[in-house]
Amino acid sequence: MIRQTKPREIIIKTIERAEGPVAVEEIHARAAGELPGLGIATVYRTLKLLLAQERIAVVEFPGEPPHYEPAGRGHHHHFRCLSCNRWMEMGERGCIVPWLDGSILPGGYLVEGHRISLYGRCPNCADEVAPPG
Amino acid sequence: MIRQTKPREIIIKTIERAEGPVAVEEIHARAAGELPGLGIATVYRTLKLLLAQERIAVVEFPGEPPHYEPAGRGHHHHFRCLSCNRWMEMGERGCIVPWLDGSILPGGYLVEGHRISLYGRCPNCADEVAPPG
DNA sequence: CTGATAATGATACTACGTTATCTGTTGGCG
DNA sequence: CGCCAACAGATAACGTAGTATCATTATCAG
Repeated sequence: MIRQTKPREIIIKTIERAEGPVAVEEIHARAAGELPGLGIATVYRTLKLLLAQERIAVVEFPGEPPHYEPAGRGHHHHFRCLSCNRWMEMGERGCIVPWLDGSILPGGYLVEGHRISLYGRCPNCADEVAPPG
Repeated sequence: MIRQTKPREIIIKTIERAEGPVAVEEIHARAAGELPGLGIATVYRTLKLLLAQERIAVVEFPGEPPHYEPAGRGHHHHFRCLSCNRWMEMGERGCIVPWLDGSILPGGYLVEGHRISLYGRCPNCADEVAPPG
């Protein structure tokens, strides 16, 4: 029987509230802010449980440890702010190339899926450099 | 003084001949085909050297170990064949979104760079399923 | 050809992300 | 409430990619 506990509650809330996919260490740090003493093993155990329940999904980025985001958010891409170093989710509307999957590229490459990662400045950090107006 | 040796010669040729970025184990396996007994440490050492000389570049893919490709090939993207499981280079002409960098996305995200990975069937493997004609 | 030494292969070691183990705690049914 | 399996935190152990070490081999200037 699976119990509802405070650590679990806080860990899943942390992932749901996040601006995008978060790594284990980040989840631990943020959740520990609400529950001091939270152990890293509990974070790993809870992630495993939530994955098995398909409440969260893994997202891998080049050269980085696995990140986690809530499951069921449909097709979307990610944006990494080079100032605050956070991954953010770009909504389904944000897909740059909705026509891509299913097309055949010059040379005969049949595209069945794609992953796009954008790098730049998020609205917050861009404002700091060049304020609007 | 840096010497020219058979292992080094074979390792760099392996990378240059490859159809796309290759991982350490793959480099080792292919090079050992030409030079039996080649040690994995030599592959790591040589990669380090070639990187320092900027003759090769690292390419990271989500959830995979680092891959290596010859340096100086300009802006391009990669295609992973889901049949033969190889990463292939899509030439500069193959960039799906040449206008992307520098643009500002809805919401105020300033794009400074992008990484696109395509997944599907390469011409060879697609032919096996659905021959032309 | 020869010697100095860079490079090699084998392998022990390190670093680090993740998992298993242990002991004390706690949620929730009876 | 009281029990007890599920769960928690602490930490040792693990797997693996990459590095350091070392005795041996090979390159190449003289």
